[in-house]
Amino acid sequence: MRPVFGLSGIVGVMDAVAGQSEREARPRASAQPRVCSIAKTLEVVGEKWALLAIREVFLGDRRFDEMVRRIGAPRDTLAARLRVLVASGILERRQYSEHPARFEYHLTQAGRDLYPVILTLMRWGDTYLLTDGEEPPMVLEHNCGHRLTPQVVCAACGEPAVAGTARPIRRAG
Amino acid sequence: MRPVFGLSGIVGVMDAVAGQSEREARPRASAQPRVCSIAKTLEVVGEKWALLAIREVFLGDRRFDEMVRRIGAPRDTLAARLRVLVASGILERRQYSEHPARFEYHLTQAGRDLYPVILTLMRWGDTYLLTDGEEPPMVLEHNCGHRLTPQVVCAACGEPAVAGTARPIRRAG
DNA sequence: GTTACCGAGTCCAGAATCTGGACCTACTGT
DNA sequence: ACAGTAGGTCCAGATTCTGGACTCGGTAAC
Repeated sequence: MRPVFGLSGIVGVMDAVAGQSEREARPRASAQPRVCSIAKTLEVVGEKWALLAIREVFLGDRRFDEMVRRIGAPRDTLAARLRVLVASGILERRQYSEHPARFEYHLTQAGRDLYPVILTLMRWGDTYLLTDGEEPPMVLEHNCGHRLTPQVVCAACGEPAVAGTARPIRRAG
Repeated sequence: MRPVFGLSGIVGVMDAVAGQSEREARPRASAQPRVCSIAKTLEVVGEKWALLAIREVFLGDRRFDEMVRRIGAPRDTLAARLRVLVASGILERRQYSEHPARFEYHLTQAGRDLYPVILTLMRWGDTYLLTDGEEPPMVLEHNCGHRLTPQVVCAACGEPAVAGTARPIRRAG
């Protein structure tokens, strides 16, 4: 069990300042690894099989054996992932039977909020990973009655947030 | 170099049919691993550091050494990731100097289309991984002038596509 | 009541990956 | 001549993943 929110190796930003010159393997030039929410998120859900476990729960498969089958992950690995996801507050392990003890996994709000991540991954795969005229292996229907084509927009103006339409803001500090 | 689009282990769907009974380690009950674009996508960009490499290119760091520093990945691993990303058509390796030969990495259209994935991961991290009143480590400004809060909507109706607002469509076949 | 099966894991050894250095090859700058 | 930059490669040791086999508790079928 590694510390989930350990974020080891992600160090402070304010460096680049002092020009001290101790020798290191490679004398770091100007930057430390970025502190960034993408990296932090991937530390929690970026391990192999983690997002597929979450996908399964979204699809209603909440039980260990069924997940093993539908994901195709080694059971040992899946067990480890589920432990991390529960520890991170993404899944909740709920007992649905004693004698024998049986459990199922449910999404917490944090878990439910990973839906957009799942959707954007799916959309990209549908766009770039299908051969010739192959149909997407899974199609979702939105509440509005249309087939769901997930799109990322700016919540403020509603326009699509595609590459090139946004820039990092330089901040003081 | 593993075959990127190998998708090994992801087998056909039409099973569940025949009830043959050869003995296997665990006599498969009713399902094979799902064929799914999420899984396929993760096979390409789901390895450790891959999405961070893509993040770097989005942020304008296109060169190997700079990426190593800003990502914090072992150079060996990063080199391997970049090779895969180039082979998958997500990045393009472009020479910007001969004598000495120097290269930089650019996003292809497929790469640019991973922006939504990056944004949703970032948003989730900003929401769930900051301690107390900590400020997000990176803030983006959208073309519209507002701070970008990425939101996933249904392209058809414009309403947010959050958990519970969509269901898989059962398809013939 | 014995055999079969399910569910939810654990245990294990071998295979595959990751990791942090060190090292290499070409230059350029001083 | 020497340091530094750039873009890697090489390597051995540490970590992870992997596919089976196996467990434990219980139910269902013969």
